Amino acid sequence: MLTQSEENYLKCIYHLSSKSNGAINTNAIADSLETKAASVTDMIQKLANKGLASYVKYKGVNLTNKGEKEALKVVRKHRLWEVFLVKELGFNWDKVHDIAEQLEHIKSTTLIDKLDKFLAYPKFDPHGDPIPDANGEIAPNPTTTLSILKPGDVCTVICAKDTSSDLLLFLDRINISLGTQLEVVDYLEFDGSYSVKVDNGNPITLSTKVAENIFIDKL
Amino acid sequence: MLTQSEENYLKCIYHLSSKSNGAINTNAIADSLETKAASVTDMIQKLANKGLASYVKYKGVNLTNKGEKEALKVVRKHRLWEVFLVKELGFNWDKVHDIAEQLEHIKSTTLIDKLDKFLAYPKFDPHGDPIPDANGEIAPNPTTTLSILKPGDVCTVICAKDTSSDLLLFLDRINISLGTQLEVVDYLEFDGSYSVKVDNGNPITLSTKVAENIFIDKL
DNA sequence: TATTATTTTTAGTCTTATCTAAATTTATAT
DNA sequence: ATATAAATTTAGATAAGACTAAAAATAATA
Repeated sequence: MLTQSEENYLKCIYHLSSKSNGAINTNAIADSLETKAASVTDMIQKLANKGLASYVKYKGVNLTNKGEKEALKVVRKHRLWEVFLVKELGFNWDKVHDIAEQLEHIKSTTLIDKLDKFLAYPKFDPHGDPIPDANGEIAPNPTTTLSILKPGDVCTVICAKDTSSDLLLFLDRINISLGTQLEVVDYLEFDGSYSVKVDNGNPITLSTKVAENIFIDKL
Repeated sequence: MLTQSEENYLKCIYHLSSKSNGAINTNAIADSLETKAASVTDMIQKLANKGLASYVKYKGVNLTNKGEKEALKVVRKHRLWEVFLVKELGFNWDKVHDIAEQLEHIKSTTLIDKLDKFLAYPKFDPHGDPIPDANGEIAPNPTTTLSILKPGDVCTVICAKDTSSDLLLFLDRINISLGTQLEVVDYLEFDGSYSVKVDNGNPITLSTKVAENIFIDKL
């Protein structure tokens, strides 16, 4: 059984690994977890002893298959809880991270699988990051944006392209969030703007730039 | 900010206090938490120093108002999560305790208040124990049982009188659980049995004894 | 290449929450 | 009332996870 701290380190190394290639160095982990390099050294040695990481002194650390599997379980839990918090409890996209950081450590495979089912097996979290399934499989990143749709097309929103932008705030204001259904009513050649019904409400206008930054699932 | 361990001690002392009067002794807490008396002494001294408990050496411990307030917050969280697990995720009554033991320590007042709202402010958990509201107020224990109803009366199920019995298993089998709607169709003088529609389905028969052990809210 | 700067690791300390064993207090029984 | 039993507390130890300061290894630079 992994401790909360071990899980946090595994998740951190997993995230850093997916951003760069090669071994992850001590300081990067320390920065990311807001801890000190000495603490990191201690922990990665522990993880290596447990067969969760491969570690070469002074060279850095990588997850083993076993370690990556555990990291993915934590990521899965984190993102499913985020979906729950946003879609079911009505939290905003930008307010759920800290709570999900806690919920991701609840121990119960049954719980998380039932939660997954309850949420109808979402593929992406409210920030647009993919949710590993029960086997650790991750859906490919979404590629389809609102801007490819034609009048009459209907879709659901997966996420925004740029997670940390004003766009999220704008979308919040016009009530567009994860899972929102959109219908393209009209496309105006003149300025490239889209007329879109949000959840079958009155049509609103979205610019090309906005449309190009909303990932969608075409229905 | 309380640690997980402090919260567990507070909750334990709260529960023991509600079962007996006078100060709670060290061994009772140790038994309940499956720890050793020496550990309990350490912790209750710590709680006393924080103003959460009043403690007299060799005499036992009681919660202060402040301590009871904190304990009630934990109890509230525990029981709300139990409702969520049973009503929303489809867990059985008897399988939720261990998971709720973990969830009760998630730190976020907003979260728990949103969860409360999401669950439509339940007054009792799946075991029939009352859920403190956001101010720590507890509803009085239910007193009305199914056996006082007349044909035509409709009610919802609050809980079973005897929590740790075969009755729960029986009720599970006939799909009666927290919040289930019942309608009394007929009462048979001959053997005191009730004919009852469960969620507007086909009528089934319940004995007097069963009817006397189901707490209900009359509608 | 030699020297300095940076990174990483080691060694030793601290805190929290445990534990065991011993000492002390309270309760029980002759 | 006094000896014995039971309960409780103290003292000291341990483990996890963090820290600081110092040592060692690697990287960068003159």
